[in-house]
Amino acid sequence: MKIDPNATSDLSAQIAKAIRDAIVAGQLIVDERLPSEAELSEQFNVSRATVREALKRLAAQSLIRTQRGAFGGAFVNRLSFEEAYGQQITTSTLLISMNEVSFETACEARYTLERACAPLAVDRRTPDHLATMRAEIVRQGQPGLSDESFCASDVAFHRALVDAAGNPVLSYQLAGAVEGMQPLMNMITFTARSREEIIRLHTTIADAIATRDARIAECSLSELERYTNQLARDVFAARAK
Amino acid sequence: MKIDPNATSDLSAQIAKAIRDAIVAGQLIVDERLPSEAELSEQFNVSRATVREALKRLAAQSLIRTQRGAFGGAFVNRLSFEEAYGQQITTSTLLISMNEVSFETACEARYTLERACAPLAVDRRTPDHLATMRAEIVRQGQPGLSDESFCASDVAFHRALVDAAGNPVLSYQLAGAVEGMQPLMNMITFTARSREEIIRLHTTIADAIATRDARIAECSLSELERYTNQLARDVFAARAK
DNA sequence: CAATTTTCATTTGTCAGACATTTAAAAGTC
DNA sequence: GACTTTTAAATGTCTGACAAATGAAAATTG
Repeated sequence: MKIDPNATSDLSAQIAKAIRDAIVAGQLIVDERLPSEAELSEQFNVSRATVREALKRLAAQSLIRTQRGAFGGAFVNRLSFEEAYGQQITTSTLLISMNEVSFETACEARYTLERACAPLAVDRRTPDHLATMRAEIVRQGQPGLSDESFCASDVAFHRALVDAAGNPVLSYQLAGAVEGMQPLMNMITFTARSREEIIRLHTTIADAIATRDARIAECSLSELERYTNQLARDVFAARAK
Repeated sequence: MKIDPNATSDLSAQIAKAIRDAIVAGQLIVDERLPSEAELSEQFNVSRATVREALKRLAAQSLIRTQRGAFGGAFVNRLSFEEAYGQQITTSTLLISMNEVSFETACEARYTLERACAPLAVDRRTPDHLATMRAEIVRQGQPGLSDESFCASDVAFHRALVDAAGNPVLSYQLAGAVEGMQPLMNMITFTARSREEIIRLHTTIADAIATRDARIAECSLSELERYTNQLARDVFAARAK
């Protein structure tokens, strides 16, 4: 593990890169202990503070975890799906909000990906997935539910749909698309009338997944996309006045 | 911006979280300058070293960038699609390699998502996208091409297909699915015979995108998925002997 | 001898202070 | 007015210190 003597960036960034590359290349394997901070600072010929900054960078990406005490240290972390979800969602959310991605573009990405899950979900859904979907539909019908809670339940419903596809890699990829849209969705005020329509479509989707009818599921998702877009257009038009 | 006095985690992690939350919530907007390290260390009542560790965590996620000199400091970074791609690919690659995701599962996720792009790509592809795809097909036919280069070209081909869908959010989500599989793909030895078949399918796909035939594009992608899986099974079977 | 407690070395977490380096504004010079 | 020099402010890095956690080894106790 060597750092580039010609590099222009910070030492801590270079050291982080060197270690990260070693992890990605498989030279450092899961649960392997890195040298102690003191040893690393000798190896790289920098101070302990600089090594620590590098390690914190890696910790921020969940590439390592640290433990205090004798026989503690920094260990290569097994990146769990859970941790990856979290990072994926944060990144997606910021990407969408900072780059002025239009509601339509984000919505298209989301529903395109969700439709892709439908055929798999129809094949593999378990009673658990169906139960979650039904439960969220019921929640969405509760009177007095705030717009935020309605949106959160919407996310949970779609999350169940995606998980029903039974492919964790797919679930991970979609976490960003679905949850990253939440700030945009939260801008919409859901009237009783529009909630009713969304619940109707959710029910159609859940029924289609239950009866293993991929075509209907995909069509309903498309309809939901159109309807969501319409709601957004209305909101933005009203706001522009 | 306050840190939780009851929290158990490191101070630097808590401070990073506080700032991250402020960014995600929109309290700190793009290009806004954070207080200097000295000011932050006063605000949070910690040493400058601790503040720096927190800032390095945020820098690792591309949430901030720092600049030296008077009127320098830490600024909220506009998370570009480029940066997000990179993180997404690193995370996906590690997620797949560390969690013993089967070739089949990763492959399924990848082709499911790619098929979803096909209808959009058919509508929106530009001559540029088609040209890139054709160029990569030509490259793949070059004799003497190493397996690694063949894989890289394969990724570039599929990347062009995804980009042809004309939705940057979709491109971002798929970057992980396509490129994260590369280590797995690199385990396959591509014989002249199998390259021929892959090139044939790539040509069919490119033709379908050119003639705006989504059905053929999707079917060819499915065929490519089956074929790739078959190749992988053969490799693993041969290795098991 | 077995169980418990204490000690101890190691390692990360945090702090304080110093100096180097970079940078752009401000002041000075021609 | 154009150029150079100075200067103040900020990050980057280093050093040395102490606190806190932690598990192994040693000491103690029943």
